[in-house]
Amino acid sequence: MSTIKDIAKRTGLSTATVSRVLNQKGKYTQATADKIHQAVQDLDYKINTSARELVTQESNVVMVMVNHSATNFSTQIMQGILSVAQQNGLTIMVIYAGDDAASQQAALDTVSERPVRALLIISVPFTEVTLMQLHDTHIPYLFVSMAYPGTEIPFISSDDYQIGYQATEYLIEAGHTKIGLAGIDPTSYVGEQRQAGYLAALAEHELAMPDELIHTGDYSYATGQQAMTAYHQQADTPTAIVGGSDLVTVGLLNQAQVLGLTVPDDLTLISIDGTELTWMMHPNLTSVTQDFRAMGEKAMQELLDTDFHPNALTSTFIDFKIDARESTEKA
Amino acid sequence: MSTIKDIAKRTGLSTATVSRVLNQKGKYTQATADKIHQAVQDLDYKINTSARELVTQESNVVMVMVNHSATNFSTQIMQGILSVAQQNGLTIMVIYAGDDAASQQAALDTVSERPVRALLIISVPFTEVTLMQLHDTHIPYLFVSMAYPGTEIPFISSDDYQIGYQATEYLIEAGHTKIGLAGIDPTSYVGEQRQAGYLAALAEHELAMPDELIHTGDYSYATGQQAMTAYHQQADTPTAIVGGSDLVTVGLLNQAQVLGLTVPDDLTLISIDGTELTWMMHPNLTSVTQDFRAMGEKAMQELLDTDFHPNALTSTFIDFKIDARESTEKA
DNA sequence: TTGAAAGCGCTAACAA
DNA sequence: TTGTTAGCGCTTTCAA
Repeated sequence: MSTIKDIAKRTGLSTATVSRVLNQKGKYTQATADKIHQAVQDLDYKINTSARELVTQESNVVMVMVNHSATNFSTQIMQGILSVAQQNGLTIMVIYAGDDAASQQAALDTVSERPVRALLIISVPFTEVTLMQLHDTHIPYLFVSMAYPGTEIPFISSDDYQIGYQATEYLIEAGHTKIGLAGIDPTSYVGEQRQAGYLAALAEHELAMPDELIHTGDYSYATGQQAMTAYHQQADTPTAIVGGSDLVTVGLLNQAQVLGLTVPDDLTLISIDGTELTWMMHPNLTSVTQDFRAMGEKAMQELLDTDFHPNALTSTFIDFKIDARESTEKA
Repeated sequence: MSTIKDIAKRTGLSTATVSRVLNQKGKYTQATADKIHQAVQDLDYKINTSARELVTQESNVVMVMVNHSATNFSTQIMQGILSVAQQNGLTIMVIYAGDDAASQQAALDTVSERPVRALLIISVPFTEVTLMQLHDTHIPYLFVSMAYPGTEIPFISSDDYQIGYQATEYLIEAGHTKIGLAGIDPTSYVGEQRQAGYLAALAEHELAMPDELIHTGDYSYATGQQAMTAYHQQADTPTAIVGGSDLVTVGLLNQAQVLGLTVPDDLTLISIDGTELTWMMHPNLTSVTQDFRAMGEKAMQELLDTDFHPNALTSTFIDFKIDARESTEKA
């Protein structure tokens, strides 16, 4: 591996000048620049990032912390992040963490061992303790696809309250009065918000909200199936259900069919997420569609726009839309 | 940020001793170790990775190059990679590349700028030129989920020839004689292999193989739909089709239903991949199921087992299995 | 516009 | 068992 010294030697210049030209800093003539670039070609010179990071104490690395149980939508978020990062010469490092403090701390330690530019956190539910530790690293960070309401912690996410609210509102406007909510985890931020939105919509229309209209879960397919079975067995069966995720809604749909129910004739379904699943199913699933890629892009762009100044970071809700499909069509 | 010097000062020891203890190299007493660990705690010392990498010229970073158009299965491969990496104290960096030489070269340049331990390449079709450049970096590399048959290039992947062969064989054994193959890209390694396996199975049973039994594509849902429409319009319609991916097969299935065909009564379908899609559809799709997570795990494990020695790297086919589901059930 | 030289934090001979 | 010291490749004053 050739170094800056080799370039200096070959061109008869000093390492300082080589460094200046390579970083386009300070003054130099076009002639020297040309000579240096030529030598770089000839020697196939590659910068030693470790050395540069050591002296400058900074890097072009953005770390992304992803939840262990990454789902298909985090892929989309990652794609958004990576495309903007790549366009701006930033390198992405990925590190996994779970819901527990220990794994989050371990991840934070790894992050602290390098001069990372910023940290993007996708769906990792930091606890109060790890949140403090995160703060203490002094690394600019941004939560993606989740948020800490009532705090100053910056995030890029959908407005999950509005998602819950509008999904429910959509069903109410279609004439439903007994509306279920299935598969969300009410202890997670996202679930809590969606549920709050759902309840607000019901309250606004003075609709009854018996406990049994809500069957919580973990956003999984199995959760959807179980919820459907439970709804079917209970006295007061809803005529429409908000599925907490696409997987949940597919679980609801399939289990409904097992139970002999037809969608949308016997049961109306609206899903939250709007991944490709929604239009591959029969019937197609109406969904509150989130723009996950935009979330990733916006997150990176926000870092870039604020030049990685932590205090300048602004929280943003990414727009979602409702895609009407067959699962809510009037019979 | 405290450094090794601060630790030395605080403990009254030298930086060399601190380094030894921290890296568990050389000799030292338990007492000094304790003192040092205490100081590390007190000062919240974090190693400066850049400095270490600069002097050792090596790191614990494994780079993963992923195709731009990452699909859901690369998520599973990544999960496998990350879990093994994390268990062994390795950090993963991700970089995207496409099918073109330019993007691959750019990615390789980025890789060359750090002392990475190894490079894992998921579904990025290197050209002859970029393959040479890859070789010239002298970084240990391993292709995942693809291969270069007839070369020494190491890979971890399914045996796509066998996948094509056995999927077809499965349909032949079920009594089919007119079997289609849809949605694969025959110019890709994976597609070429699957097609070769498919053709071999047909040939072995002396079945006719008119061109119109094969409708190529790009493994996408749309490709499946288009293929189905084409099959339906032609004189010699197959009674069974091998879908080149889960998405293709779902496209085939949905389009078949649009065309008034019932699966499996009018048409038998077998899918390649076996992601969750296969059991969420109605009817469930029989599939040749690949173990993508195992692929990722094995790839990392192989690097570990060979201690990152490029020449010791061995290629492995990961087992796949056939999951019989409704789409191939006898009527 | 260019060069000399110091130093980033760490590791690894070599010496004690 | 521990310390001294040189140096990894780069950037950045300061001086020329």
